[in-house]
Amino acid sequence: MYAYPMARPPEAIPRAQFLEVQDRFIAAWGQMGTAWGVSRTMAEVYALLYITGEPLNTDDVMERLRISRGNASMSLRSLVEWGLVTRAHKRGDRKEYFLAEQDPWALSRKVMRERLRREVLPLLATLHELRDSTTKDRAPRTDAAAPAGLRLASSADANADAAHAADARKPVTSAEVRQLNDRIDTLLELVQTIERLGERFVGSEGKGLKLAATMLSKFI
Amino acid sequence: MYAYPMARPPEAIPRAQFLEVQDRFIAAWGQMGTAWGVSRTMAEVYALLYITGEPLNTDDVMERLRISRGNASMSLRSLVEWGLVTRAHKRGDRKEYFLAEQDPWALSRKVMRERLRREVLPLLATLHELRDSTTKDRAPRTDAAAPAGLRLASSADANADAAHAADARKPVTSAEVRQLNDRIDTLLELVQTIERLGERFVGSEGKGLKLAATMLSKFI
DNA sequence: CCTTATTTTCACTATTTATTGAAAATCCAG
DNA sequence: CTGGATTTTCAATAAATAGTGAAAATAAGG
Repeated sequence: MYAYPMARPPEAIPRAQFLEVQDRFIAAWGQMGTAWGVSRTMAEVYALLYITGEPLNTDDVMERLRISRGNASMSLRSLVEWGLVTRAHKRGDRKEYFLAEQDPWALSRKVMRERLRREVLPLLATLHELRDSTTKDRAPRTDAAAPAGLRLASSADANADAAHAADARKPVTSAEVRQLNDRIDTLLELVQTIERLGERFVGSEGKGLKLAATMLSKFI
Repeated sequence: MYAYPMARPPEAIPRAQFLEVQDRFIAAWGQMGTAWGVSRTMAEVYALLYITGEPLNTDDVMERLRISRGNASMSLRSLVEWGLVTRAHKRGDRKEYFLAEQDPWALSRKVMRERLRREVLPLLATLHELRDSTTKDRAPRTDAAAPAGLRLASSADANADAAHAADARKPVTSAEVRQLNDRIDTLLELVQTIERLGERFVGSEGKGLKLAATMLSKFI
């Protein structure tokens, strides 16, 4: 398979040490769970299934991770929903077994897909809605592309007191409305770009991220 | 600045409506806070400063967001630490004012930088350590590149009972150790790629993400 | 069917994380 | 210095989140 280029080849080690390495791996991966938007336990269950490489059943997971049946059941279900783990069966055994996605790029794509769906799309919807809400007829929903350049904060230091006192009650001017919309547009465009990038990555069946990394290393 | 292509131009609106749009924007951005690894409140404070565009002081933030002084102080400090907000002063005013980074690409880069530092680098360190821990002399820290292809779970269905019962106590074989290391290497490579990509983006002073999106749209 | 193995659900509890508010520290003008 | 304005800290508390375990539901074998 893969031979370590300069280190001594691996040798038989005590089982306790083997399990301890697995445990530390599981803990490390679990810590990163929040980074991909799942609970620590869910990440740990994934890590266990991944590092084991074999299908495990609920009891295996409970026992190894010292978590309750309910927790194990919930975590496994979520992982299946995310597409990070698949169900498997063994004949002559009524239990359900679970197997982790082993390809890291497939893993990335699945995580990306869920996060886009759960976090980015709702945000985009809200921003679009807000963007339109100060313009009474339907505004162009189709990629209103504002120039995304950095807009300096127009040193408002001087007129501060004046502004603060004066415009407390009277209606906001159309200039202020425009500025609000511009700011929303600016972030909208950012989120849209992220979304498009993500979709593309999710849609690519190959090693999209890896390719991206390679390419970027040449151009940026 | 930016004229809406087909919608009616913005007009003066009641202040209440204006503030409500701001509030909804703040709420939406706050919800997404966890996605960039900060607390909801921290994200809301940023959103307020961003959408306002003017420097605000702690009392302004407290009042508008209805949060305590302590919370406002902490959130602002964190935002300054992340580089997402800068301190400002007005002459004749002893209070400190805060101004949000307005360029969305600079924003992205700063968020990326912090997340790399806080989440990815520690994980990389741990994975490296684990990777080496079953090989007694120092193993090649330099980009041990395992073939990242998906490794099928070698249908372990058959020998399940045997394995489970048999190897309970005896030492693990070197083949098992190698497999463990391979799995760790595989994820290590994934995380390394992400890290390199992130670093590149952070380092690019220009609109790195935007460029990336454009390029990827051509190649993937 | 009925029995038993297995999984799921969910009210409750534990744990973690966020927020408050008041005291302490700091800062600055006079 | 001193006194008031401002900011920071942090122990206490609140809120949110995660985890448990036993009961209910489901599935499979006889």
